Amino acid sequence: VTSLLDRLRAQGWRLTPQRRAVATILDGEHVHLTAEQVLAGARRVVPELSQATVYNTLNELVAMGEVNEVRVKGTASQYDPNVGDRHHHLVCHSCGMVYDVHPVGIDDLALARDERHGFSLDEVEVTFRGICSSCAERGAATRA
Amino acid sequence: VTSLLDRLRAQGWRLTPQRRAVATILDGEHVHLTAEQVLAGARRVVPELSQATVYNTLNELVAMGEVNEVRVKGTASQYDPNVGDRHHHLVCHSCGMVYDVHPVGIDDLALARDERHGFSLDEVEVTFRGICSSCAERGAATRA
DNA sequence: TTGCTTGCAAAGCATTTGCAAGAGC
DNA sequence: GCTCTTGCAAATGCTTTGCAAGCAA
Repeated sequence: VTSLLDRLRAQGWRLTPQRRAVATILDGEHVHLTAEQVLAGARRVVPELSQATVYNTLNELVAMGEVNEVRVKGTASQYDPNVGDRHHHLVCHSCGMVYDVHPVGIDDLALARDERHGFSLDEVEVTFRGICSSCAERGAATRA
Repeated sequence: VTSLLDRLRAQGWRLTPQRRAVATILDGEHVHLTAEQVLAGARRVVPELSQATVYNTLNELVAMGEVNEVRVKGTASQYDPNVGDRHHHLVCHSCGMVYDVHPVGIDDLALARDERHGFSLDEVEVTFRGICSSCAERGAATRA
């Protein structure tokens, strides 16, 4: 159960106050934050932090496989540091809220040889969609 | 095996030359087109067609459930008219190419009650990711 | 007729980029 | 010291929107 910062250090990631602030914000459990939220949070520690740096940093973390980027139609990307615990997502298509889930039967999910189109596969991602209870209560027929 | 146009007519969808052109372009099999490609194609029939109309029309078709919107990071949305045949996607994360696939074991995929977070579910979407053979050949380590 | 559709151009938004100044190691 | 990182602001690219004119039913 090493912290995100430890793992980054171990990879020889160049550490700066800005990067530390971003990594610290993300290193919670089951958090999904937008770049904007990360910026706001990290600025509490490093006020001069720029959004460009936040985007750069987030993209690096994603490329390193330390953070997942969750894209939901009509909203900004959400960043999800809960890697390691292989999980999938449940998305409300009214408000865009995302939960982490662990579907049953996922280990038996596969692609027949003749459907692989010559790909070398490396990831399967499952997304459940529906309406969350809050949106359902306020009679959400809203699509956007 | 009704055509897309027939289904739209059946729903009392107001038909215009622009909409007909868009629907016709999409009504192939296993096609995935970007808004730009739809615009280009439909303009061969209706040259004065505007991109705003294409977006409006595509969004309507998506809302009606006649077309799927496939969002791939770093690229424009792709529109997929192959609804009816419940399928899922295989995406090359180097070039963004999307194939339709029918995973094995998908019918047994489920979310335990305690992971539903009070949602009323209505969709499961599976996305396989990997590198396609063309990208692999030209030594694609490229992420973008 | 009558309200839905269209085209145009401008706006919107999230994200990226160029470049010079500023740190980490 | 050398290179990577940052901030700023402008640019980018996709998508949406406001509004007046046009058209389907």
